[in-house]
Amino acid sequence: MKISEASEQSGLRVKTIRYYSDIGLVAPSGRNDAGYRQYDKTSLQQLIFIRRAREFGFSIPECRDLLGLYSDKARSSADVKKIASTRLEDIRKKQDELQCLHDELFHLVQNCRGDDRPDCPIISNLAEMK
Amino acid sequence: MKISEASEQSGLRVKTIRYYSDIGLVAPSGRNDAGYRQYDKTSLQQLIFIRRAREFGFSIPECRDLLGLYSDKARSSADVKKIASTRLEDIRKKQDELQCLHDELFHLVQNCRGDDRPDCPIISNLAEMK
DNA sequence: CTAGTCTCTCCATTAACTGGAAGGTCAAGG
DNA sequence: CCTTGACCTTCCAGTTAATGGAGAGACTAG
Repeated sequence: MKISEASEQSGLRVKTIRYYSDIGLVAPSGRNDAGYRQYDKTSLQQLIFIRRAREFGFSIPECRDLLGLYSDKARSSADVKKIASTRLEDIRKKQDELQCLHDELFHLVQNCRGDDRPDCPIISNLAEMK
Repeated sequence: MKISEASEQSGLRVKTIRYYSDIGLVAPSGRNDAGYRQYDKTSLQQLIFIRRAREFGFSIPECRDLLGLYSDKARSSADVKKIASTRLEDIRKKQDELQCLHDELFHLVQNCRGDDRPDCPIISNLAEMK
């Protein structure tokens, strides 16, 4: 199939697929006479795999690793679990940070009258040294 | 004060302060004879303000807006509240996404034996079309 | 006077694409 | 046969918010 169909099937944009091809992440299965990229079942699977992994927040280098593991029939599940667990930790940390942020900002918004007067705890707070 | 002291006082790196100066976000109060950037109390306050706002996840354009509101003695607290509320909504959305991600990935990690065998639900799941 | 630490500007690089220009290819319609 | 439009190609530039480094000027201590 051509790139536009691979795009539809994978849920990735044409530009993105070309980009992945450029950086050597997912190579097309071949090229036709006109030089058009061709994608077969395997390369399409890889594209889908990458899209999903990216949605999970795995970086491109991590995706590269995972794709290697994905293709490697001899790898242990422990190898994969290790990468995924690290990513899970990242998510938990990010969640905590976001929660702090949310609480603090929510507090500020709550305490701001939001009227015509200039007094505003949000501004005052941001200006504080912390 | 010179840029390195402004850096210490504000918690921003020297490079970052120069960058803010370049993009016209926070201009130094002046330059000395040697062309060194000088920061006074007001410009330092602005740097601190920006650092805090950035930590809250406000983008540079948003920081620019907020800084305008910060300096504008005539602005209403409603203007500020509006920007902050939008940001709060962004945070909530991000939290939800992160929660979904966490649950899904946690489930996968839980179900992976993490042993020497190649069978791995994480890999299988990533390879699935969704 | 010199060594070391600032500081300056300018340029390149980062992540992961995205947009656009200029040009080649292909199928359908007139 | 020709044209129109939808694809496809490569290459170059831009995005965000800095960061790193080169090369050169300024300042301070010994």
